[in-house]
Amino acid sequence: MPNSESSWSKSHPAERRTLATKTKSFAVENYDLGATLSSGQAFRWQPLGQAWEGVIGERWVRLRLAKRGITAEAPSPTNDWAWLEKYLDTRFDLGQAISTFPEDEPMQNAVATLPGLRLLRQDYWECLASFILSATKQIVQIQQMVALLAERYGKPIASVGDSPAFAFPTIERIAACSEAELRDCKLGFRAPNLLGAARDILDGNIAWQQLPEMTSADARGELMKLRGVGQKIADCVLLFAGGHQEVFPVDVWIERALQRLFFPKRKPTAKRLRHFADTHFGPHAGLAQQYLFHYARVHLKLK
DNA sequence: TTTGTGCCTTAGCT
DNA sequence: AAGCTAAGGCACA
Repeated sequence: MPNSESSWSKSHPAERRTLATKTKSFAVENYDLGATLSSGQAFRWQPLGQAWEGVIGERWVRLRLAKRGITAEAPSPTNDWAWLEKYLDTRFDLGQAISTFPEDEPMQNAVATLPGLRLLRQDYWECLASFILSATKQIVQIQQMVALLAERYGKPIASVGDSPAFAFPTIERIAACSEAELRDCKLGFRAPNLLGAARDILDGNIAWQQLPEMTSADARGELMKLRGVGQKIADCVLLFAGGHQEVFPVDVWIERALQRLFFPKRKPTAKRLRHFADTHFGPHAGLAQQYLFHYARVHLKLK
């Protein structure tokens, strides 16, 4: 039940019977909030004590792990929490998904290492933009670029605490930027790629609006029309924004991890590895990829 | 057709 | 202090 900070909304008849609250609890088991929010899927989360603060769309929110789930705190009372439930995907049946993983040793070890790791369901544009920026950058550097973009070109939004919050800049706002302005946000050679993506989308050069209804293969093809977007970035968007569970992004780390874990003797070609990734991990291959990625970073001395 | 190489920027680490 | 490297992509050989 909602807590003591709740109040009745009287503004609209439709909301009259709904309790508007600043905090909300989601009942969910086996959700490693910290691992999920800091895993490199999303780049807008900051740990603050036991809590995590971030921005989803045009809403600031503070999250923390509770006894039987996750507690969220908003800047002002609201009765609409569907956006957060969708983003965290709290209704996702993690156990069922994990049960579809292959039973080989590397996969089972990876799951055992970080059992509550999950996939977020992000906004297409922010996800696409973030991964265009991710090229040869570490997570902290991506976070820095995203934060700069938001501060300078994002809409100010209400938050709790001393510092203001900013939404991720819209496609229109980024498209209106100059390349120099974007380079000034430390984007480097990624600046023209981000700018080009925004302008191509606005110009209708890809089927942007239809993306959510398209098959993985078709949506991937559309995204890869954008300069600076290859299969890896396209697959990240399909998985993290589109919810295409079977998509398995292959980057340099995963490539090394697959080689070490599954082909320790010989060195398969990139194409062979790609085929293995596409056929071995089943309907939730994207989730499997996340487990393997983190397992590899923690337990393998890669390089 | 497939695979390898240099280049694109920047910042933090060594 | 200069060199190296980083959840990539692309043109070109």
